[in-house]
Amino acid sequence: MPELPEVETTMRGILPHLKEQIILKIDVLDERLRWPVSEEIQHIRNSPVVEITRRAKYILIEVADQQHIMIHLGMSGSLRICSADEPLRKHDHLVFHLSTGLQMRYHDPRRFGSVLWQAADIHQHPLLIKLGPEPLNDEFSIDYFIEKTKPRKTSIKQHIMDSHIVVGVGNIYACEALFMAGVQPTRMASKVSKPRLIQLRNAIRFVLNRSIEQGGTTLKDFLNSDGQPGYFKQQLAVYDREGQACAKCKSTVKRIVIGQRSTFYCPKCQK
DNA sequence: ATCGCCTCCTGCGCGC
DNA sequence: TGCGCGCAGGAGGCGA
Repeated sequence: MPELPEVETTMRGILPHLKEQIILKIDVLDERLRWPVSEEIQHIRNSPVVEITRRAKYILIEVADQQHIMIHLGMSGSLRICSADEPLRKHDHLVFHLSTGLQMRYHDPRRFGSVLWQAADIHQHPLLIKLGPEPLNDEFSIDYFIEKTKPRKTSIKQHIMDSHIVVGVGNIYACEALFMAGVQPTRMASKVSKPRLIQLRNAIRFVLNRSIEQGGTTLKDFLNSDGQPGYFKQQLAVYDREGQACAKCKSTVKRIVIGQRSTFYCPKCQK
């Protein structure tokens, strides 16, 4: 389940294989992703890759003439660099043929992800234009976070997972950041005290940074672009630890549902 | 404007 | 051992 650190890790993994190389051709083996893969994607055939960046959980591949490919990994997507003679796997939906002779394969069993083509002005794309700041940028400042949180009546957990407020905080990292900041996930956003909000904003950055440093989590089947797992899972303090002892106070980690999502927290440490 | 619910899809783990 | 069921989850979209 790619969250922001997995997407960042994937982006860094494919970067050296793609940058300044030419995408010779693209095989679309199954166009049925979240949005159907458009024929327009063939516009980038024989184009050199200029740059690869990330916005929220979208990987943005810029090719010649400011064209872009936007890739979202959804729930179960991954990108893998491999040699051309490696057999295709079930759920390999797109194959990008590179001028190095290697291939980049988009694999996504649940097909919640997307591969989109955009001519220019990538940041004007409807999927990107309304997004809040990147959590690791200065724009996600303490003052910004406090201002945005003040009027919100939703739970603090749903608030920090709202991409209009800040992007890239998925279910796992929301749980972990709330635990680290000592904030109960069900608490109404507007009622979280200023010092707690400051701690929470810093905790979001801390857990994301730490996970990126370690190459993403390895829940379920995440593998980075070299096929190696990440090493974050052993550091999860509350996520998927229902019934286990809290690492801080030894009381029992609870599981509840907020907005259809499993939510794990320590009732004693998080108020 | 804001909030909360529904939806897409497949693999996995559970109970029997 | 096999079957069937329910759950998991990112995030857009929509109705209230």
